[in-house]
Order: sequence, then C-alpha cells, then structure tokens
Amino acid sequence: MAHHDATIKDIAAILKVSVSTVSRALRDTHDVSERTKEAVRRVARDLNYKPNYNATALARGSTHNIGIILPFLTNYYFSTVISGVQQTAMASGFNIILFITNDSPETESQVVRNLFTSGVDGLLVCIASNSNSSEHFQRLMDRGTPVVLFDRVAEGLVTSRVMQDDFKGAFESVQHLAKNGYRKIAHIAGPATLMLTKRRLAGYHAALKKYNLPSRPEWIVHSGFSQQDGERDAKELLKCPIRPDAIFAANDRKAIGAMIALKKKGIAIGTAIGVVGFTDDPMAQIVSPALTTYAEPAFEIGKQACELLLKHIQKKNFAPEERILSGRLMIRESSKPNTKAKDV
Amino acid sequence: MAHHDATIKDIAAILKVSVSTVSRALRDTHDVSERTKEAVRRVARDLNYKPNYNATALARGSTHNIGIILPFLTNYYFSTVISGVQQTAMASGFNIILFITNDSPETESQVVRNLFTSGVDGLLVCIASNSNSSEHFQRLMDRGTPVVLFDRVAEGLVTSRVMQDDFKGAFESVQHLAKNGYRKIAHIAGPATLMLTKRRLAGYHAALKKYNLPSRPEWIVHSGFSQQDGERDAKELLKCPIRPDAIFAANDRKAIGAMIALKKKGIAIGTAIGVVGFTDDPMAQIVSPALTTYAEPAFEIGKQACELLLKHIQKKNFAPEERILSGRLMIRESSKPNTKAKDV
DNA sequence: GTGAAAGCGCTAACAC
DNA sequence: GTGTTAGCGCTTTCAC
Repeated sequence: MAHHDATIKDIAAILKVSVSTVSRALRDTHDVSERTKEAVRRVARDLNYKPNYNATALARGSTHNIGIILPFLTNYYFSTVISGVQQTAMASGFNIILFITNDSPETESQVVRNLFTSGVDGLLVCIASNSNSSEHFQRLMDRGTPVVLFDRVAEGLVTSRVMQDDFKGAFESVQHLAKNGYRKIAHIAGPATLMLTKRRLAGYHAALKKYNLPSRPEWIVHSGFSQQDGERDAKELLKCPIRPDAIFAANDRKAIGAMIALKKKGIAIGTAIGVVGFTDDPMAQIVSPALTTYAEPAFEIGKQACELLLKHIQKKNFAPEERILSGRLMIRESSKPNTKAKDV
Repeated sequence: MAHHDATIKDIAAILKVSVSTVSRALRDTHDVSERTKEAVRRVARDLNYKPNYNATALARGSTHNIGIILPFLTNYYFSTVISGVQQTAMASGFNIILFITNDSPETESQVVRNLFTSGVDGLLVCIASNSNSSEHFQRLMDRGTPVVLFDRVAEGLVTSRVMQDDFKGAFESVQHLAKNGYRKIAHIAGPATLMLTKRRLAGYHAALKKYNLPSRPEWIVHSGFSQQDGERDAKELLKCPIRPDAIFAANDRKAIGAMIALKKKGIAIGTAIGVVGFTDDPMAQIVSPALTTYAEPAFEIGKQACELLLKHIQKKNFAPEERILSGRLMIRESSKPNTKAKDV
C-alpha cells in the first residue's frame, strides 16, 4: 500500500531515542518525560506520521475497526442508524465495516465466523428475523469481542442494547386511534419471533385494554416488514367477519402497503379506516393521505449504540447498559377523528 | 482479540514442516508438492484455521478491505449501490469499510488522509458536490491503491468508472414528455459542477433540439438533490414569464419536491404540468400521481464497480474501463399525454 | 525516564 | 520442494 510512510522508527532516528520511547510517548503513557513527549509529537506532526493499525492489531489486537451487522441497508431506518454509527465512530478514529445478512440466519452466522479473520474491536448487531444467534455472538463475546445489540436484539445475550421504545410507541399509536374514535383496531405485526414484535404487540394490547376496546385474534396478523407484506396483511384483515376500523402497522412500509390495499377496495383512509405506522420514514409524508406514525430516533440509536460499544472496547469490564429511546407520534391525515365508529 | 486461534505455526508443528511451507501451501504456490498441500489444507480445516489479515497486511500490504466513500447513505440510490458492492465484495472475501462525507469536500479529504492509517486494498468513490478531489485521490493512486469511481466521477482521474447513462436517461425522459405533447419543458438540475449534471443537461438539450422544442435559460435551475431543493426550484420556475408545462428533474426527490410545490399552487400534475424524475426511488410509486422516472440500475452499478475494483487490486496494471449502464424509463401518471399544450 | 530485545502472524528472499 | 532467516510496524517485558 504505502511506499514509505513515516514510522515510529523514523521519529526515533530523528530524535535519537529508541522506538519504544516513541511508542510510549505517542500513546501518552506516564513514564515518559514531558519534554520527550512534546518532541516526539512535534516530529510526528512534521513527518505527517500516521499509526499503522495493522501493526497495532498484530501487536496488541486492536484494529480500530468496528463491525456492524444488519439485515438490510436499503431502508430509511437502517441507513439512518448507520449514519449515526458512522459519525460517532469516525469521530473516535474508528472505521466501520459493514455486513449485510439479507435477513438470513445462515449469512449471519457465516459473517460472524469470518469475522475472526480480519478482526474487529467490537460489533454492533441487529439480528436476522429467524436468527438463533445468541450462540455465535456469545462465542465472539467469550473471546473478548464486545457486542452491542440494537433494534432487533437477541434474547439471552447479556450485553448492552439500545432500542426505540416499542411498547410505548405501540401504546401511543393505538391510544391515538382510540381517542380519535376508532374502536376496532387491528395490528399488522412483524415476524412473531422478534422481540420488538412482542413488545409492540404488548403495547397494542395494553392500549386496547386501557380504552376498553375489543381484542380479536384475527385482528392480529404477522408477516415480514415489506410493503407487499403490509398489503397482503390488510387484505387478510378485510376478510374478517367483523371488519376492523383501524390498522396499526409495525412499520411505515407495511402501513403504506395496507393503504394501497384499502385504496384498491375504495375504502377511505383516515375516515372509514384509520391507519398508523411506525418509523417516520420520509415516505410517510409523501403518501396520500399523509401517514400518522410513531417516529423512531434512528440516528440517535446508531449514535448511542456506537458510544456504548466504544465504552465496552475501552473498558474491558464496562457493565452492560440497556437504553430505550423514546420517539414521538407524528399525527397526520391517515388517522383523522372518526365520528361514525360503531362498537362491535 | 482471539485467545488462541490456530496459526500457520500450529499447522507447521503438527505436520513437522516449516511455516514457510505451510504459508506457501495455503497460498497454493506452484513450488509445493501436492501431497504437502493437501496435508496442510486438511490440518488447516481441522484446526479451523483462519488467516490473520492484519498479519498479511503488515507483511504484504493486503488488508482484504475495500473502502467506499460517498456523500450520503440515507437514500435509495446510495444504499442500493452499497448493497451491490457489499454482495460482490463479500463473495470474494473482502470487507467493505464505509465512509460518509456528508457531501463535504473537507470531510472527504480528511477521510482520504486517514485512509493511510488503516489501509484498504482499494477504494470505491462517489465524490462530494464541490470536491476538488482529483488530487488527493491521485495521491492515493500514486501510492498504489486503486480507485474506482461511480455515479459522481471526478474529472481528470484516469481510472475505471461506472455510471448510469445520464445522457440517455435525460434524453429519453424529455423525449417522452415531448411525445406526450409537452412543449415547454424545464429542467431542475443538480449542482452545476457535477459531471452527471452536465451529462443530464446535455441529454435534455439534445432532446429539445430533436423535437424542435424551445429552450430558455430561465427554465433550467440548478441546486442540490433534496426534496426541499426541488420544491424551491419549482417555485422559481413558476415565476417565469413564460411558464413551463413540464419539468424534468435530476432525481426523484427533487421531482417530488416539485410536485409538492405544484400541488400547493393547485396545479394539476400530469395534466397542466408533466413531471419526470430520475432514479426510480420506491417513493416514485407511492406519490400521487405516481411519478414517471428513469430507473437507474443502482445495485448493478455497485456490483460492477466492485468487480472492476477487485480486478485492479488483483492485476496491478489492469487497464481502466468505463462502464455506462442503461436504465429504463418507467412511465406512470405524472406525465400523461397533454393535449392542450400550446407553443411559446 | 529510557533502551534492548522479543514477539504478534505472516511473507519472501535466499539457501540447500 | 522445503527450511532458515529477516522483517513488516508496533507493543511490551525487563533491564538499567
């Protein structure tokens, strides 16, 4: 790669000190005199010295790389999370290495296996839907590579995790529908295995209960996170003998899919049937009527997840923290007050 | 990181051969006997041996990492390109390191400077809008790090580049408007400095000429790529003494911004004023009326850019290639046949 | 407070 | 065809 970059050897030669002194000075250890440190720093700057992380990686095992594993990149939530991670990592001199699993547990575990070869100082992960992943991540952690989970967290791994407030988000969304007069509220949910699905479901139920609203198993349908999934789910819902008058969707893409299904049937959105999403994808404002949705703090999630990871990297025994970040309900036209709602 | 992974030393010890033999066998050089190679491979497998790329990086300068530099991540085009890159890279055992410049030339050159410290085997780049970047990338290339440009390419760098067919895309878009009866076609363009802006502008002009359509300087407005930019640009356009009856936008977000501006003025889209975008962001199908747009092969661009880069990495003197990938006009409702168009 | 020397895992002359 | 040795750039005992 390099032809000849300055190394600590060069600095040592110029200053007529040993490389170990230079190494220590650069890392600002306490057993080097201020005078030497300053001299070293000055020469380093003059020579435009940059440490070779591959060498430190070999000698000490610190690569200055952190890995991030996630199911997809091409959606608003994930790309925003990464932007947050990237900013934080870069500010601390860490690079981020990107791994995409396509939501496949096999790819996921393959990625983790290969991680051993290049080496990362730590790992940020959002697991695949059907990932039985605790075990391979556990192995990584046992070897001393810290892992921080975000969004889709694996049960059973004791480590830091950061996520949006799924329960509260779902609760507030459904509460909003209830307050606006909707009585028969359905939920098109994510994959049943995911913890976030369970938490959103719990929030949904809690709100139903609080507002004394009916709950029917056939009003809850699980599937993936795509727009197509949402469209299919909504069609399912419309077949129910007792038709829901509102839909709370696990994310915006599903909500939009549902809106498409409703439009195809000529059902007025935000009047006959209210719709609320989750995320606040920019699409929510583009779609018509504009989609009411619970905004997730995606960038902040990325930022905090990265901060936690850096702490784990720096302090071997940093105690795991769980951070749950609140979002905010963005009220728009898809959930307008409904006056003609009738109870079941 | 590792507690103790198998190294070539372990393999050598077991087989009672030297580490260099193991090293050679593993790399499949021709001066090792088949027997030894096989034995080495077998033991390597048994021991679950993984090469330590940090060590090869030190010894040989090959990190198995490729860097990708781009302005933003949070949009459909870029996140899709990266997905293409990632897939290709992973298949060849390369990791991708992500750098985001936020479209700032300063961040861009800082990133390039810091690249020297960790080291990448090659670099994929989409330059910042005002990047005067040829020079720092040139320096990288001089040091032997291959660079492949995509989408926004820097003039003056002789190296491989891959991009969508900007000229053709613009030409076909405008041609489509012309054929549908629009006569006064405006263009809300990207930053004037970018080559892709120039190419799209050229395509626009060529189509205007071919269809004998009027061209007016005030019908061309340059700004950034955001929805807000598009909205502002369209407002600008509506002030023209001779009002355009169609808008060709440099991307879908700008087109959607323009649509919003038109809606606010109560102007019927796809009737009074036709709109065509560029990209085929999923939003184009969500917005109403659905947006006609020239679909870019984003995933394929990422894939081919990565393939070219890998070739450059593998063959020191691989001759630079330029690949221009065609897209496809997606005709939807925002550009319906216009019967009442009047000439200037 | 500083230096000498060994070593991280691998590659690459150069011998034999 | 295989082994020996030095070395990539840095960290880290262990002396002094």
